[in-house]
Amino acid sequence: MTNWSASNSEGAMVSAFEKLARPIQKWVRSKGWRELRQVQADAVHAISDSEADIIVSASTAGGKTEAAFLPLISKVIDEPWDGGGFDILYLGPLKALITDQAMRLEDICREVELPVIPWHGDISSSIKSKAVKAPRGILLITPESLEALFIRRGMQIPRLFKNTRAVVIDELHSVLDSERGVQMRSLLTRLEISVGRQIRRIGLSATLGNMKLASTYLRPGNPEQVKLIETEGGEAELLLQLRGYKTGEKDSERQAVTEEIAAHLFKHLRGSDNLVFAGARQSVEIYADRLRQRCENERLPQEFYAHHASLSREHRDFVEKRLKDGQLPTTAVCTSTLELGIDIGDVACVAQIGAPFSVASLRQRLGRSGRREGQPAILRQYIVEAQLDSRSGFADKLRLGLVRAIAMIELLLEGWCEPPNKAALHLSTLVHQILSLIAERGGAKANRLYRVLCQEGPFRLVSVEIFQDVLRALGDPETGLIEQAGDGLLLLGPTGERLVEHYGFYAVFETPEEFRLIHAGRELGTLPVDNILAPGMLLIFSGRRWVVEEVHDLEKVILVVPASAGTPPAFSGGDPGLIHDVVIKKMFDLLEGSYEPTYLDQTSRSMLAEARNHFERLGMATTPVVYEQDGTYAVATRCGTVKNATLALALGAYGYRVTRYDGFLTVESSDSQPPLLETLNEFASGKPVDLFRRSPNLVFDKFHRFLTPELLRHDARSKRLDTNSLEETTLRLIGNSFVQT
DNA sequence: GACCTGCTGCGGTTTG
Repeated sequence: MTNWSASNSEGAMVSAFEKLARPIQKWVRSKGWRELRQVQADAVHAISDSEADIIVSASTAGGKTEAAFLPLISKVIDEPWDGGGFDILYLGPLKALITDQAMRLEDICREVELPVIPWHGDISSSIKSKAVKAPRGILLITPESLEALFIRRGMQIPRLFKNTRAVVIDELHSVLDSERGVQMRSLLTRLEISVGRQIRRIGLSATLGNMKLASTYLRPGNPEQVKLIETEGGEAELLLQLRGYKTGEKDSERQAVTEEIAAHLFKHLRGSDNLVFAGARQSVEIYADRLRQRCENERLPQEFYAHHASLSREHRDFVEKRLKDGQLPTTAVCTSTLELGIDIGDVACVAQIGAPFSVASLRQRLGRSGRREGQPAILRQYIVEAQLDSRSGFADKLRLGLVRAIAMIELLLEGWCEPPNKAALHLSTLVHQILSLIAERGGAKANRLYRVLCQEGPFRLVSVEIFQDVLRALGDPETGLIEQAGDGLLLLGPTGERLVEHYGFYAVFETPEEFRLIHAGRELGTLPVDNILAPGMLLIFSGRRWVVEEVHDLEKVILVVPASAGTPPAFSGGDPGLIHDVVIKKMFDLLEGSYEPTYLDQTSRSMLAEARNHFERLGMATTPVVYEQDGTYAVATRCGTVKNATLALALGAYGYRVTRYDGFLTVESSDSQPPLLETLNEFASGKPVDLFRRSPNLVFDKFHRFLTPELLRHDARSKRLDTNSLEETTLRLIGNSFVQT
């Protein structure tokens, strides 16, 4: 038999294995495991010996699920409680993940007769009503379905969860700072208030950038008490290459470069499983088309497939299955759809086309490769930059795409990644939770709403004044979301009723209306309605070429048949990404330094040299504001997106025309504006600026349309802008000497 | 200057 030694570094006398319930020990043995992994053993001790909140942080396929559930299920078996209710609650961000995890848990629970209940939109209502009638076992649910439980069966929440011992939050890193994460934390607070006690929280996550902040997200009131369990080291060897390409402005020149990159991918990826992250859905379609064409031309079996959110579930399942099976070589050209979530097995290589938006996501993507013992992780980064001529723009000359890609890789190698931003108000989601909380109880007093959501829940930055303004906006007869009864009880108004009753209410994020694309009765996927399509038009979609046959406007359906040519459609633009200050700082280190990464190819190395030359010629290392030509200045702000946008908006309020780049602005001024340096000097002296003077668009999130302009400005200031940074940024730009003039 | 994620109850029909 195996040697099950005590694996706790503190020298626990009892081994982790011995702390597991008998049937669970039997299950572990039946798996043929030689020993528990370090995270698993640590988690067994932590969960068995205390009631502490815990974060288990380990790479994909590191055994986190077992680390949390083996001891939790053991507790349910060894210390049974009477009275019914779900024993363990699991929250997962994806339906596919819930299905996957339910299968793994069912395997563990088979011998112990503990029900495992997956619960999301695709689960039949009969299974759900059965589970509600006799609740026990492990409930695996999405945040949206839990939201629906609160709204539809609010009164039953205490009965369902009175005996729940723990809530396991999977993929914690993916919900840290998002609207969806705030919703989840609000629901967990409401759950605890509903059952009248704290429920232990266990977060599972890939490596997090900042464990302290993650603890604050897991248990806001008491982050110091959160136990952290991390894997040390064990990182696979990393093989890296960055290839640079130059293109002219003509379509033919761009296509030639696309062809070159496709040829390189084809040569190196064919015959194995790989992921190509192409950045945007349109670009996914283009590269999938080029790669498939190569297979056809060489009469080889097809192994390149497109994968993004607009493609049909059926097609996506097919691609995922092919990757997971490992039988036939498969390369998925994808967006972030394949960045996290379900296990698709190990891939040989990860390719990234264009600079990524965050180090965190680059790290997550790379984690898909090199997971097998002794296998290196491989990253192939492709960057396309412009051919320079006399008319070349600022960003082209500084090669900002290339420099950002290098900065991201360097930070990845240093082990850094973006921490979550914790300062936002999240007013859109606050509106959602106010309506949901009123619906849960059929009515609520204002002070209770404030206590539950803002004092005990996640909206702690919302002051009483702002909260009252939000209630007033919702109660405005024009809006009609809520109304006040004689005794001060807040109820849903007619509009509020309708909104909450519709199933589209449960999610806190918005999705645009789309056409369904159909060929021979089968749905290929969906396209945003802003594409203008008419019969006869050619299209590339799902990596293949089509011609439009019929457009049914009312049903939002487009019928297509195969064609021999096509162009990729436009997909709606999303939110611009927020590049972190640290990434920009790294970009400037690269521009000012002479370090040459060994992973650059010849073209990218010469382009980095061009960027450094131009930066030096501009003199921006010492003079952050330089005159370019025709009334245009270049400004090296050295700031990430938020601070850069703040300065851009401030200058815009004074009438300057401003263009934003990573770490830079260009500013056009005419005679009607004061000299730029004078304006910067005013900002630096702390003179208040009305950032919203030119009424920029502030409606970004699902429930923003119910808020007043003033509340929208508060929300924007808390997340997209940093008003306090203006003085500091501009002081750095003009230098101390200038202040005295 | 981008991507991703989610969804109830009820009425109708079919089947055992």
